[in-house]
Amino acid sequence: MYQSCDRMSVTALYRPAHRESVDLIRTALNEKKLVNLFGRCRVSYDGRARSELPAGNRLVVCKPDGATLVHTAEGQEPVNWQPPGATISCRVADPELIVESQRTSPQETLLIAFAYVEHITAYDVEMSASLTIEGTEKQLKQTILKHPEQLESGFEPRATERETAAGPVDIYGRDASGTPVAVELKRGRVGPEAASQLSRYVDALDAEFPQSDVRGILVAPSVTDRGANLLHKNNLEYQQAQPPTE
Amino acid sequence: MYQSCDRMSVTALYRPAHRESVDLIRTALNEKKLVNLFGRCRVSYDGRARSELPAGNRLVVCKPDGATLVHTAEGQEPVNWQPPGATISCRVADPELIVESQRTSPQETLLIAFAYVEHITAYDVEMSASLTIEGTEKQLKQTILKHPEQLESGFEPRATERETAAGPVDIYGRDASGTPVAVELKRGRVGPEAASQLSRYVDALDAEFPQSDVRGILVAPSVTDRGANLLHKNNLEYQQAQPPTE
DNA sequence: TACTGTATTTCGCTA
DNA sequence: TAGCGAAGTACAGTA
Repeated sequence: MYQSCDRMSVTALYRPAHRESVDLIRTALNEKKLVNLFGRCRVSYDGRARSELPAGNRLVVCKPDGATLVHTAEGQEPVNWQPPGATISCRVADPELIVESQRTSPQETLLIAFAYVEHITAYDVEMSASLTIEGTEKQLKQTILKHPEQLESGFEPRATERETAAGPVDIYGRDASGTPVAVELKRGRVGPEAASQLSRYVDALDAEFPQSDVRGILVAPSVTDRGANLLHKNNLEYQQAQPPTE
Repeated sequence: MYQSCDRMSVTALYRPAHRESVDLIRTALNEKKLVNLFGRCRVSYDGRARSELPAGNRLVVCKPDGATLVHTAEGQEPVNWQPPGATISCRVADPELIVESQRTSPQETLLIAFAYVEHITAYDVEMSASLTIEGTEKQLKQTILKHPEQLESGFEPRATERETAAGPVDIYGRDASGTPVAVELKRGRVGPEAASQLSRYVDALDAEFPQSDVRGILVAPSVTDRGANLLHKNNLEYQQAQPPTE
């Protein structure tokens, strides 16, 4: 009582027997295909946390890199999941079809139990993304390194990701008077967290340079009130700038 | 040159004409169904950032709440997406099928252009999740509120999410000697960020209580070296604890 | 709507 | 592998 189709890069089964689903899942993942399961399932997760999802119709996506996603009709995020690198196995445990995903470090298990599968498909999708993206913090950094005077006349970058006791500073340099400067970049509007982050770096550099007063400059398109207050309290500066999005 | 199937809650078309895809997408989303498109597409995104994804075979999921996901064979995260609340529209722009998603605040557009669709399906999936989860920060909070002596003998919680000039403190209370205490909870291992966060709250409370030295306690399963150093430097304390996962 | 903090965050990079 | 920070983070709660 099912129907099968096999095209170029599509395999589909309607209301497959569990045994058929098992075969298709194993074969497809082995061939680096993406598997799509739609049917009634319950989901148990145990690992960093623990969760239970009662039975219901959902879409389950299994990727050849080990990632698994359980999607409902709502939300961008899966209701349950397993990241890439996990090991996906499946078996029939009458009357259920079990799709289980395990990973280590951290030890996590995702168990999906289907009462029935309405539809299962295997697709031959692209592996690599080759996505180009603009408007990132990285691009903001490039811009400032290329035109440091845009930040401040006389500013001279000395290093990027400059290590300190508190972590790496986005851009480290000296101002016109030779004073050390830590520059923290953000691609979007910033709040208290970014101010604290810059403050940590400046404190660490202050310990490195006991004779000078290290400056800290936060570069972002905009700041919240609390973020601005925190900057002010810590004697940090703000410069308005944003990544190029041309 | 296509094949159609219609079961309980599954509609599927193989190599549909663009016009058929448009009809199915509109009908299915209107009926609160989830739409699955597999085929060769390119993707353009413009909004908070901007991105271009060249043509390739991918899985596109459109949800009735407006969410859209573009998945490759790798990664848990979609290569492109649009969050719930967006408006999904589709049309034929010969020779392509365009699926476009717009949202406001922020203004963002996702444009998916299919050269061809290999397979399109519509599934009737569950709307609500009804997921129960254990091991969250919220549960760690409940535990400590129920057994405050577990944190420290004589500790008396006074409020949760207690507002300060720097933001809400997870648990605010007084120790055995009546000194104000800010407690910051984390469900997992913590680093510098959590220490800074607690420090901000303690500073704000210090300003509120000029006559007392406010204490700050970070509660988490474990701390990194830098996190511990930062706590020490700011005279903050650490208590080992984790959310119950029974 | 904007702000703040959480998340089974994921992801990428580096030591 | 662990630590640290970025992300078009998404998501929830609140003012």
